[in-house]
Amino acid sequence: MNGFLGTYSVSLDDKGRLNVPAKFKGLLERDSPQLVMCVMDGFLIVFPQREWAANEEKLYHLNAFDKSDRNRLREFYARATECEMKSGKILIPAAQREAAGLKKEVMLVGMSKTFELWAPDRLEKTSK
Amino acid sequence: MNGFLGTYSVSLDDKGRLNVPAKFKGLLERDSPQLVMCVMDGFLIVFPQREWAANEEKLYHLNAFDKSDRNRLREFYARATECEMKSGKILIPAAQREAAGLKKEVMLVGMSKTFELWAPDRLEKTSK
DNA sequence: TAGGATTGTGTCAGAAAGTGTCTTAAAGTG
DNA sequence: CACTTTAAGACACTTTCTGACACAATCCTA
Repeated sequence: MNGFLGTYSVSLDDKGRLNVPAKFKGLLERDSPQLVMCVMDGFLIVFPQREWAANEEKLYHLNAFDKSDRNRLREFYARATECEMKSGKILIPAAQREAAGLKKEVMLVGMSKTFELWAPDRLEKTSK
Repeated sequence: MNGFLGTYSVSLDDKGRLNVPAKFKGLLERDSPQLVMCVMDGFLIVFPQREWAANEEKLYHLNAFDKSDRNRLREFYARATECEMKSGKILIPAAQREAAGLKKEVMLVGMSKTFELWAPDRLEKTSK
């Protein structure tokens, strides 16, 4: 498969889990069900583990004892959370749901190496 | 696992202990429950023992007879304290709680190799 | 140094959050 | 149109978090 492509609408269950669409499921099963979910402004990015690690490497030059470097690191790490596809589902932690304004219906947007999670109304606005 | 990621809100019990979130607990159990906690400006950094040792090495090159080097070392060591995760909890000594302005609610912020402890109001200010 | 106060530690019960699985409905396929 | 796959919802079960309590260790004072 070519990476995550397309837009899907799925609904969260009562505990805030989403059913991964079959097309994405294949990719995650083959590679790894391990994910990192990261809050961006108004939506969530989901990185497969491997992809996250690649991005993280870009931060290695920053000095954890330097105040402004540390602030940048914090911005990056504080917004992230590990999760995993279990039984074909992904639990979106309450804080993340909150940050992205997710209610019942969630839009899943493929972005090749990663995919995004949007509240339908917010996604609509970006395309205008 | 990817290291400490994400932001968690936990509450201190009446003795000033915090319950380590399950995601962090795994990491500390695998590695070691031994920690070093260090006061930075307005918040606390928690180093797993191994990570502390690695950082300490970086300070070896400083000259023990040089006045300003010595001041930097003192600053670093004087504000550190050893502690440990016991029964899944970490006791934050009164002096440290004081220094970071911690009351009931504490924000735990993952920083990959280490994590930070913040009073909620102070953390909010840094992200602005 | 005995007693009392303070601080630190282990454990447990109840509530909340997270997880596995099944049924039914809907959508896709040849 | 018959069959297969996929998504939604429901439910039971498990894990995690909180607050509370009992007890241990330490420190302080008389």
